[in-house]
Amino acid sequence: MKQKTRYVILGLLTEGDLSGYQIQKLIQVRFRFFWNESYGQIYPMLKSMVEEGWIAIASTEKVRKQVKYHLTEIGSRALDLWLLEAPEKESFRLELLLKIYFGNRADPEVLRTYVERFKADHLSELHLLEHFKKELWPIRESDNHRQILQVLEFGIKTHQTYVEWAEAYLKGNSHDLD
Amino acid sequence: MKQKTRYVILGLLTEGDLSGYQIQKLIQVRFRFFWNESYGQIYPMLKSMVEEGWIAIASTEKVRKQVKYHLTEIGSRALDLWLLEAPEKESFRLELLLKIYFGNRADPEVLRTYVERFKADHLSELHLLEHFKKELWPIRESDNHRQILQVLEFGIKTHQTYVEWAEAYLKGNSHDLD
DNA sequence: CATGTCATGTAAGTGGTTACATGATTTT
DNA sequence: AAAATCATGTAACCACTTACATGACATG
Repeated sequence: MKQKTRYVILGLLTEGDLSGYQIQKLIQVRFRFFWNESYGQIYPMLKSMVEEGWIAIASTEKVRKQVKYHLTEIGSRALDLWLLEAPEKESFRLELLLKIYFGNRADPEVLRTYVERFKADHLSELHLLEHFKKELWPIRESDNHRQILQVLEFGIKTHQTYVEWAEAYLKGNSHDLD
Repeated sequence: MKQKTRYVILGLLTEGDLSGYQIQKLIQVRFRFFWNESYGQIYPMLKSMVEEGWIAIASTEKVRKQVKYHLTEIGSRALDLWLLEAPEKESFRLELLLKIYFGNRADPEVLRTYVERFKADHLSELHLLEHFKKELWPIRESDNHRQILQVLEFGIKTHQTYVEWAEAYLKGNSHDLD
């Protein structure tokens, strides 16, 4: 709630000027396991943020008619204020768990395929994050290196947990144990 | 997306007739760590589900003017069909991680309090789930006992992971190590 | 007799996705 | 020449929360 999209944009712009397209792509790679935004959210938001003076158009390149934005003083202060507000309690929805909960009505084989899919997805996510972690070492002089590492660590640990849970599920519900 | 609220309601009604109020309360306790619904969502949904014949009014008690609903054949089949559809990829948003990521702008002490809060919240959730698990043993003859246990196990494991991550964060960012 | 919980519902607003529309540039 | 990607944006819709309104019953 409360337009957090604004603050993601502000946060990313602290590192340099970016276009709407670049912002979306950055969120997709860096925050992939705990955040997402769509173009239909970003472009109108950029527009209203300009109107409110939080950001300003930095340049409009003729080549690809790309519009880059940069952070203003007002935006910078807004970001700092937001960082001082306690984060809201997360609420997420896991359809898989719902299906398992009501799964006594369903074919156990079908449920197994869902869990297998879940495992595969999170395993590949895990590999990706581990790859990011390795890539991060050379740039450990960057000022937010520690924070990025901690966020990555969160993702790695949770994905590991998901994979382990899925493996335990598949083991406990296998045919062999009938 | 795609009106999953419907299916949560259907799933709960398989165990017996329930009122909107009871449905909301049940979701709040049973699915607390992976699902939530508000009254503003449930009551209008119940209404439209009656119109479509998925559920029907079972009884209207005079005492507390409570309206109970029960599952129809159509609703039952709709639930079974939904269970055959692969669950959508979950997308959740963790404001805390965003704040840590951009946290080099903020006071480290403030971030610590967020993580401490996060740890405390998930520790108490963990205790609650462990309590539920203990309570579950006596009713292990129920037909969906295995599934409930697996869902609970998911919650326990993820909360443990959250708590461990928070502890590692707090250790790694403590004053003593300066 | 006040507070809390039970109980139902609506209205307004926010947040977010999806589909569509357009067109340039780059790669195969 | 076609396909992929870069790039921006809008409109329609869907999902969801919050605040409000109402009132019965139960407990201290």
